[in-house]
Amino acid sequence: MSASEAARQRVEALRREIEYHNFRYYVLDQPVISDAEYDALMAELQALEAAYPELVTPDSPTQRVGAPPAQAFAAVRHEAAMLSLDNAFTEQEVRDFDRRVRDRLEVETVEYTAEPKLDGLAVSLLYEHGRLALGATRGDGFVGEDVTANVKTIRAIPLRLRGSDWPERFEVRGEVFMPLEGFRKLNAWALEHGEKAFANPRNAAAGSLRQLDPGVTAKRPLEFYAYGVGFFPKQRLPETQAGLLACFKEWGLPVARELKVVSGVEGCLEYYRDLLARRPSLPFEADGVVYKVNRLAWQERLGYTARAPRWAIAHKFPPHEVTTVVEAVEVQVGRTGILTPVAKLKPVPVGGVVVSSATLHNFEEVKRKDVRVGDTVIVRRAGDVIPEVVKVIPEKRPLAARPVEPPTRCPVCGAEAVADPGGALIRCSGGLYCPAQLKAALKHFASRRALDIEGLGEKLIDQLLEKGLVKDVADLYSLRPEQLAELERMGAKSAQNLIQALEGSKSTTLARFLFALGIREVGEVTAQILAEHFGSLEKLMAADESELEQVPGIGPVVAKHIAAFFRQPHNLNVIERLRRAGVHWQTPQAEPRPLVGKTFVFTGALTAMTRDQAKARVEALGARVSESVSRATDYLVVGAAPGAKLDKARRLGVTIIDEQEFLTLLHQFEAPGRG
DNA sequence: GATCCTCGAGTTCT
DNA sequence: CTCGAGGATC
Repeated sequence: MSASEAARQRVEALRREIEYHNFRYYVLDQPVISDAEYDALMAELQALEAAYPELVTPDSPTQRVGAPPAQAFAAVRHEAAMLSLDNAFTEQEVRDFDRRVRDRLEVETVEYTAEPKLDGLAVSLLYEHGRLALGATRGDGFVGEDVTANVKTIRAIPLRLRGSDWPERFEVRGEVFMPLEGFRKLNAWALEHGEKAFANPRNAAAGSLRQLDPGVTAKRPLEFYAYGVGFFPKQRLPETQAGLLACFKEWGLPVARELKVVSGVEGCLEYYRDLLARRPSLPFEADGVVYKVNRLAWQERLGYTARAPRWAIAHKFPPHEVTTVVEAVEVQVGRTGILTPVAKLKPVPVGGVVVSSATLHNFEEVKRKDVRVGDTVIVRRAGDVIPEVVKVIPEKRPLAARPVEPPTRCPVCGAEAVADPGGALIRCSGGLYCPAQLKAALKHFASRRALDIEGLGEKLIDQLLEKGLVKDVADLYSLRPEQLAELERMGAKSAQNLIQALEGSKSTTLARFLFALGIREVGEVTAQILAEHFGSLEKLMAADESELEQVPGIGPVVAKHIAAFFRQPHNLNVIERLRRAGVHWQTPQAEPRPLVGKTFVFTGALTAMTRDQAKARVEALGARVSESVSRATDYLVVGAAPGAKLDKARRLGVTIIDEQEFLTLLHQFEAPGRG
């Protein structure tokens, strides 16, 4: 046997092995080797092909990234039109669909396949003699674009099929999509490299597949699943849709893992509810469920309307992104006087809750997005929680829509509104004379992270201010039960509880007290630093600007705000009265602080305690807790379902510990001297 | 002077 | 979560 014959055999064996592992990974979801081992196989194949170029074939796994960039994609006419599906938005619409199917077929119950509808890009793949010959986008359903070079880079798509019982020529229809993990990583990478992030996985998948340079597509975490056929020799079709998909799997084409055969419309709806409940934990973005009549002969009898098959329907999930109308733009006044524009929206359900307002952050942002009253806008819940105006739909702008002008006066107290040095923010200059600022200051003072006065909420603060019972934070401690009894929804018991909570709040820490005062630019972290550095309120109050600037983390701006705060007679008066009312704290005593200088970051959910508790415990040992991972981070503590911080930590080589190791570490340092 | 980290502040709905 | 900007660092 010649050397090149041995090489030829080895090359073929390597290709089969790589294809087998793709099959295990993408089709069976049961990989049997590590990524590193897979990479080693690829490396060996590449080396051999480099040494024996005559052995390279177009369907070798090394040839996934091929052809130089074209100028544009060629048009491809689909042999069978790629129709879209009809949509159902309610259970009733699904029942109607089932009724139409049963009426036409004249049967009692129909079996359906049910599978998630992923938010990606529909493609058609033509296989000839078991080899991928053409990949095309859906386009308008009749003519798409030739994206063969790009789909070849997707490892989930086999370049040659397994086995041999496939038709000589047939067309697979399926969806190219980007799993959420890959999407997040791609966006994190884009942001780090100063590039624009994709708005959602769908856009990312579409943008990646439509790259002129397949080399770019190859780097994108795209996947694929098959859900149907275009051209297919009729005599070779199995009896059912599920049977067809089973064949696909055998041939090495991935199908949806969640695919299920269900009985009747009730089976469909049960499947839908189950998947909807699991939606937040799915590894991909699903926009609904697709039901198809399982029996292919019945599909044929049902046929097509002009637009869509009669034997399938897409049952949509409530959308995360939705359009609505801006009815007004209100201006809110924050604790520090910052004027924040808030869009009042025509109430609309977004991802399960009804949203009626969304922050616009600041007036620069309003200008940038050009949001006007009367505009139709796209709204989504950022991080699936906080509503956000994504953008205006300019085509739907009514002629009467008027631009939003930044206010020149505070809408609450009428004081002059002045631009912050940075320019983006506008502030009310009324200070604590502005009722809105005073109210926010009281709320802040009572908040959990400040003096933690339980039961003193917004409604109560409103009443206290209205009745003139409270004019500043110190007045809170002069409240008497009989005064409280006059208020609405305030019985003897509630009044007693509030007095109790006020009493309890008097025992605090210097850091909390400083934070509660609401000094500009002094948040929780800075308050902690000041408390540690100065040790007592007296020393801090005696410090001048230059002394303050010596403290790490305090610069000229913050120093100025602190010094100015303690020069205000009003503030000195409030502090004096608070202390006389009995607000006090322990002088922090020197405890063993074994973790001084260490920085911790948490990601994911902990089980044994909340993140706040974990934070308090490591801080008690002298460590610092930060929100984001950087080179300065010493430990990343990883809980369940970690976020992007984990990737960053890996990249930076930060020590990563799990919850168990974290607990061990705590015990190790906490145990001695404390029992 | 530019760049990278952090921090502060404000935010929705149940 | 998001934006803006203060502080540290080179």
